Amino acid sequence: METSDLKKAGLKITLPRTKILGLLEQCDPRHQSAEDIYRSLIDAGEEIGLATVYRVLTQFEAAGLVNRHHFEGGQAVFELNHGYHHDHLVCIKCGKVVEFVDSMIEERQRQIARDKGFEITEHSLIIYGRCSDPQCRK
Amino acid sequence: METSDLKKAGLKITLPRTKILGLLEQCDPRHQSAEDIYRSLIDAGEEIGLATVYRVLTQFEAAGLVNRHHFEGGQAVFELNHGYHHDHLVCIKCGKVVEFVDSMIEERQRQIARDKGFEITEHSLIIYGRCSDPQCRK
DNA sequence: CTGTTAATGAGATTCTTTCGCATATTCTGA
DNA sequence: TCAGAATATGCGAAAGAATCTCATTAACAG
Repeated sequence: METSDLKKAGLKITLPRTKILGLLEQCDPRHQSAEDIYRSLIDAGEEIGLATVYRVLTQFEAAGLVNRHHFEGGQAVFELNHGYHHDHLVCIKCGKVVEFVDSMIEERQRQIARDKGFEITEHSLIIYGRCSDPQCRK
Repeated sequence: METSDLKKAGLKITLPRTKILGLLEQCDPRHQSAEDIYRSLIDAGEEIGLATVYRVLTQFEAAGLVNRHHFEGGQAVFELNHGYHHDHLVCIKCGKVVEFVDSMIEERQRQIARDKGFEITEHSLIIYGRCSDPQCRK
């Protein structure tokens, strides 16, 4: 992901946008809430407003640079768009997120939409459960 | 769905609970928000508080009488639990909701969770699109 | 460099949902 | 049937997430 992608999206290359993009790239937790990003930047001594973080993320989403997901837990999370569509497995204990793609599920979805007379625009498949960590299994 | 189900759930049979259950049963729009339910009851001349509607729906959910879904659009929607699990197709234009079940998708999900070491607790699959209504297609 | 245009930060605001508490209702068992 | 204990209710306040307003600041084209 480059700052040139911002230009392509018709967005000026500003400090807040660069910083947020940078944070999203060093994807340790690949899925972060606006609040998470805001906190990270504040803790790193940056001067930024929460409203700006929300604004920028929304613009990034509109530009297709970022995806927004509503997992359980109130806040939306954002992840850098790395090109290919995928769904999510979310651990209800530790919050770990695993991405997956399954062409059979994708195909069945198209089939179902066709059967019901729907023209798909998007979909959201989230599987919740406990991950393999022993801490999450009791 | 019977008031006796309330008893089984350890809930007293009160007027608000009966009214809300009644509204959920005459499922014209099977999926209603707490606000929708509140409005319907107020418009019908009932005396009820919005907080009560939320409280009751949350209790119904805990008792397994009702399912809560977070479709796009801010408010959660609730539907009477009619026994079998299903997923949803939602029209982004008119809001129409169609339920579906697909055993192949269900099976693939179990398989994926197994592969990734997850123990599924639940899942949410929502397909968004335009329904067959001409109004929704332009 | 400088002017125009777009972006930012701070706080106020909206919207959904939950909480706290005084009052009212249900239900148990006498 | 009725009184008392236990629960539920309604109201307003409050919390939490996201958006809006607007005066100030920063970006970039020329």
